[in-house]
Parts: sequence; structure tokens; C-alpha cells
Amino acid sequence: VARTEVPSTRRERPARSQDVTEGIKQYILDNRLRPGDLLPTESELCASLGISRSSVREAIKTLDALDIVEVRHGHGTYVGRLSLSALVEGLTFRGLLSPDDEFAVLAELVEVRELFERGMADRIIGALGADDLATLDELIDQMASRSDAGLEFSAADQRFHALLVEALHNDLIRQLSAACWDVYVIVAPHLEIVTHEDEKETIDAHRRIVTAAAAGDVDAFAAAVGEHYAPVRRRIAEARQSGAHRR
Amino acid sequence: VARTEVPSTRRERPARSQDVTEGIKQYILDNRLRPGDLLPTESELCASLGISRSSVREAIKTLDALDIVEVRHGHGTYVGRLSLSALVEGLTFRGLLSPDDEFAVLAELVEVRELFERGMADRIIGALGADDLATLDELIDQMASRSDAGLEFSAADQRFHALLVEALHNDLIRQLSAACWDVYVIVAPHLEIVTHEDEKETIDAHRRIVTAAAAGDVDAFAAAVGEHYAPVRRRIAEARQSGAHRR
DNA sequence: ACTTATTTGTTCGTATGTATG
DNA sequence: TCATACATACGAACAAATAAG
Repeated sequence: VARTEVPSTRRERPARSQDVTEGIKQYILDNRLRPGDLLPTESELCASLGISRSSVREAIKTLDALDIVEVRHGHGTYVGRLSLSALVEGLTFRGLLSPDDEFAVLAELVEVRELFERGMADRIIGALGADDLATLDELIDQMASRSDAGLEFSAADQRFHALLVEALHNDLIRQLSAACWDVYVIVAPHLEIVTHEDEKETIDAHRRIVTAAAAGDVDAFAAAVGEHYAPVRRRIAEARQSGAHRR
Repeated sequence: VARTEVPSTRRERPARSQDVTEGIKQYILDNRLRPGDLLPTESELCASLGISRSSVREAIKTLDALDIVEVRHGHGTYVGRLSLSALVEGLTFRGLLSPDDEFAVLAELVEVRELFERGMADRIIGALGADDLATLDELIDQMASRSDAGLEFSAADQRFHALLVEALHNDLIRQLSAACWDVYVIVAPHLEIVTHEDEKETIDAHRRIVTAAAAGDVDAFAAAVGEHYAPVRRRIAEARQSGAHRR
């Protein structure tokens, strides 16, 4: 006996899970929606796509993980900011899980950040204005004073490097660099890596970076960036040697 | 009247959606699972986390999007490969959506790939062995013969650059570079960007790259890489100028 | 302060599709 | 062919958050 043959509207397929996420993405594209714009309600999407609410919700969960949509409870679903939050989550988990050598992940993160600044030395120098240099100097002063007071200065440090990378006007590099920083900050503590001991060396390197930038000396800039990351690389290498961490 | 105060087992919280994904991630970490390892069934996770099936499924969908888990229908849920597939999906969508200037996204992708090779010239040259150089030469020959036959050679091109980046032994850079390539291949056709016209120029640049690498000439290598990406940058700039695309 | 409507969050029950043996 | 285990999908109901009157 032919069982439950749908009479008229012959649907090709019951709309697989992937098709649903694709459908929602297509809706956003077709309607030229922008980050922050409101999407139809879940019920409307059910009707529109011809599937159950559970399936719609699962698809939304997928898109939410990619920051393609953003859900606000009791409010609605919006187009997401399209950030690299998924990259941060993925890399963070990889860092926490990493089988053989957790420190390799950290070393790679640092290497990428260094590359963004060292490999783009000429472009960064060319793009930095007098006001930028002044801001960078201020940030270094903040670091120095906080260091003297025995405080951390990671916030100013982060701002410093963000400013360098922002000068490139490459949003992808900016976000990738920020993501590497974010992941490092989350993973490093788990491996008992401490970096605020070579504070003086770090701050001096920052000063040399700004000096080289002000002088327009590309090679000196690149060298200073390399020296800046040296202590971090050293700590990671030391920790990798000594081994024992396993929380 | 106090309504529905749970009597005895005072649960701190009813386990929010985010806590569920966190719980599953924690399970993987606690049990030292590796990519490919089998996770408990959905039912078991329900019982273990004290929540319903739907919630577990939504959490799994989130983790699946990040490639932290991988679901095989009728088979089970496994620890994922922790690839950067989420980055590819996110960037691709960003490229397709990009509000003002879709070409800016492409230009940024290319800039990152170029940076990986140009900014790491010394490291790449130092790491390339004689066998690597031979393989690179073979790939160029493939490109040339396919070009003469009027065929595309993107596959050999991709292998060529993958080989360069692999020499760095930095898995993060390798995957980021591959991700940029993947996104470009998906997004570029939508914007009617064609790059297989300056084929001769491209292939010549590849030869100069290998020659410089064989000679150990860092500057020449970096210059050749720059020249290699020049036609791509030019096409994107042209398309950006002329504007009209909007499919 | 209270109510109501809207929308997402969560749960349960049931049926279906898929792979293994 | 049958049975089992698992993921997939659906629908209805209720809970919780938010906004507006």
C-alpha cells in the first residue's frame, strides 16, 4: 500500500536542516537586510519555509553561532553583526583541547599578530598621522605608570596594537588581530603563562615602535615589533620546555 | 501567593541555552576527547544535563556550526575537526551581504593572503627544501600546460600557495590562508570578477617566486609575491571603479 | 501597578529516516 | 527480513522576557 502520498503539492524534499539555514540567509540577501535589521518571527518563518518551529529554531541557532543573526529573548531575531566571534570560540576551544602541544596554539596566535604588524610595517607607518602617534605615546605613558604602580596594563597594550592595525584600514585584518588577542587572553591563563614580568622590556619596545614610526624608518619599526613580541615568544617556549601544566 | 516554588531540589538555574553548549564543551574537555571521538547520545546528554531533547539539539547545532562537534545521521555525534569552516561561512556571507562595497571584502582577503606569503618570506625560504621546490616547479608546469590548453589552473594555483604557507609549520596561518582562498572563490563569481585573463603574468610571477626561493633571495621573493598578486588587485580595483554588479 | 499582546525559550510526545547487525 | 539504536522532524503546550496600553 502506498503510504501517505501527499496529494497535490508535491514537495521535492522535506526541507533539510541545511536548506533551512540557507533559506534564512537567502531571505536576508533578497531583502537587502543589514546588521541590526529585524527578521520575521519564528512563526512567520515556519509558514514561509513550510517547516516546523523546532527546525526553524535549530537553523537560527546555527546562524546565531556564526553571528549572522542575533536573537533577543522576547523581542525578536535580528541580522547579526557578522563579527568573528565564531572564530574566537573555535580557536579558544582548540586551544583548550589541543592534544599534543597546547603551547603551539599560543605560539601561532602570537606569530599571526606579529605578522600583521611587522609585515605591514610600511603601510602602517604611512597611514599613521601625528594624532595617532600622540595617542600611542599616551598609551605607553599609561602602561608605564600602571606598571610602576604594580598594576596590569593589558588594556592599554591592547589599544596600542589595535591602533596600529586599524591604520591599515583593512577590517578583516583588524578583526583577525583582535580575535587572536581575545583567544590568547582566554587560553593563556589556563596554561599558567604569565607575561607581566618583562614589563620594562615590553614598554621599551613600544617606545621604539613609536619612535621608528615617527621617523618613518620601516626597518627599525619592523625590528622593534619583533623585539616587542620576543618576551612573549620566550615565555611560551619556556613553558613548552618545562612541560607540566595539565590543570 | 508564591507560585510554583520548587520544594526540595533547589536547582540554581534551569540550565540556560548557553550553559548547555558550555556543558557539552566541558564534557569533551573533562573526558579528554579528541576529534573523531564519539559523544554520548542526545538522550544521554538530556539525562546528564537535566534538560530536554530540543535544548540539547539546539546546543549541538551551535557546536556543529563551530565544528566543535560533528553529527552523523543515524550514527551519532562526534567531536569535530575544529576547522575554520565557521570563518569561511561567516566571511562568505559577509562578502555577499556587504553593504557599500562588496569589493572591499575581496581586496581584504587578497591582502591577507599576500601578507602571509610576503611577510613570511624569510621563514618560507628557509623552510623550503629541494623537494618542495621541485614540487612547486611541477605545479607551475601544470599551470602553464593547462593555460595553453585553454583550461583553468586554479587547483594547481591553490596547491602552489598552500605549499608555500605549509612550509611555515603554522597551522593557524595555513588554515587562515586556505579560508581566505575558499571565501574568495565563492564570493568572486557573484561579483563577476574574472581573474583568468592575465594568466601569463600570473604564471611568470610564480616562476620568479620559485627562482627567488631557490636563490635564497628574500627581497626578490617578496617582490615576486607582490607582483603575483598585482593582477588580482588590479581586477578588483577596476571592478570597484566601474561599479555595476548587483545581481 | 496591572494587564495584555507579542516573541523567544523550553518541554514533551510521537512519528520518520538512517545505519548496524 | 527484522530488530535495535540513533538522529531528524513535527506539533502542541507552557514558561519567560519584553513592550505597549
